[in-house]
Amino acid sequence: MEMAEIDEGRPADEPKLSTKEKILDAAEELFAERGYYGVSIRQITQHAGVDLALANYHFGPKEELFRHVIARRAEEHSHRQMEYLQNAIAAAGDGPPSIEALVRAFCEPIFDRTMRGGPGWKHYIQLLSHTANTKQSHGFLAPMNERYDPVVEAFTDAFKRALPACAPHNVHYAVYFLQGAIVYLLAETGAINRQSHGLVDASDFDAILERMVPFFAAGFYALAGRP
Amino acid sequence: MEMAEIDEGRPADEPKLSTKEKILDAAEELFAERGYYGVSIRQITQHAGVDLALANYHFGPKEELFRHVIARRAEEHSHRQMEYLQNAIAAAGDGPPSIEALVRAFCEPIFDRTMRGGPGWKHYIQLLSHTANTKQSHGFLAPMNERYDPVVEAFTDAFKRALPACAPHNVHYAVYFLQGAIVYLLAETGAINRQSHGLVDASDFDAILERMVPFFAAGFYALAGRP
DNA sequence: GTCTATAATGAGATAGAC
DNA sequence: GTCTATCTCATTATAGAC
Repeated sequence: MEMAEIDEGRPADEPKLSTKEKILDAAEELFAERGYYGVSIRQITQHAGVDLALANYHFGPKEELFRHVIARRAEEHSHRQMEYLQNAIAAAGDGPPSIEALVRAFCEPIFDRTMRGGPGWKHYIQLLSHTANTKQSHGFLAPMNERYDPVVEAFTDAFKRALPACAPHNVHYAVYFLQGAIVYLLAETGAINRQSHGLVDASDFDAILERMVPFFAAGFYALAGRP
Repeated sequence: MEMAEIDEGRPADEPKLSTKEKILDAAEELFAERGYYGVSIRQITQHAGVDLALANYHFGPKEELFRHVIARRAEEHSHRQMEYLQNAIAAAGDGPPSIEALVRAFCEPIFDRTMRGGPGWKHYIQLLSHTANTKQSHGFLAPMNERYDPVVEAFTDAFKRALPACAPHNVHYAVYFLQGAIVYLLAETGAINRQSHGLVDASDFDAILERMVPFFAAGFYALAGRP
């Protein structure tokens, strides 16, 4: 909840992190890498360099710690996604938005944070990918996934306006495919590096984006001409 | 390893499963749903209706049980994927294969098994999706993911022959996007059901496939015209 | 091959001193 | 806010009776 707290005017380049931040950073990294059940509180506090008991003291039980990890960045992230969407819409003036611009606006804030947001954001995005690909059989994951539904729905609405001739359900299919590709790309498993023998680098999201925009835009156009 | 074993001529419709099969079935289902670390041996044996000690007796430690779950179906599945690929190539005669046929051949054996292969196959495919989206920070996942590299590479080669004007690395990007969508679709998280307010059903892979073929074929064509 | 019983370890959580 | 020590419980794994 309260993140910066007192923070008595120390400069931003000072590496002194509060205990809460150290725990959140470590939890974020390890949850992203091995999943919720693959990490213990002991591993988190050890990786953070703090005492075991402090995790429970500051954040309560493990599920609550997980929720705090998500809550720390969720609002800022979804807010920026909406900004990119508004910019893509505004760039088209009074006309319908450009499909290419919408595809780019959907991917770019995520890719940008992964590549240039620092390690914390990179881990957070990977954690998003991990949970987005997980069935919510355990309830505490549900609010996290549902948090991004409004963003997806706003993009879907914009796609519908950009393709008025396209049947609405086909727009949903197309957005579904786009979401899927993004979720998989963000996992950065490295499979594509092996399969392409180095021709494609899973961590070079700039190069990936330049292929995604024409690729998925063409897909949208192809579905627009179908009943 | 030895799956059918003695199997003294009892009919195929008999529901009597061996203890090993009961354990493998339960492990397959629970691993697919909650991941490797999210499931205990106790839950698996309880779900299978057998004694706790039998899991270790038949399969050794937990990681070995996981490997057996994968090994049971991996060869048959990758073999069928290759068959679909060969059929798509053969259908084109002496000419280059059709992009649409290749996209279909890439998706169809997976979707078919998920929808019509019975619950065991459905769980296995979901487990594949889960591990395909997981970084191999724990070594025992690596052989599982690498097992499907030859299949992906064979499809990629066919796509390259179908699009001789396309730069090879762009074919790899396109296959990467296609893989990603498939992995996400197979997870069946239900997010698309919420987001589309019921217009799209995540479990209806027949309807999904009919949109995927034109969508991704158009993407391939779009990338073919780029340097 | 199966089951009971138990060992050995690691887990999440907390009380209480500082 | 921090750390030591501990409680309680669940986990994997196995020994030994049947």
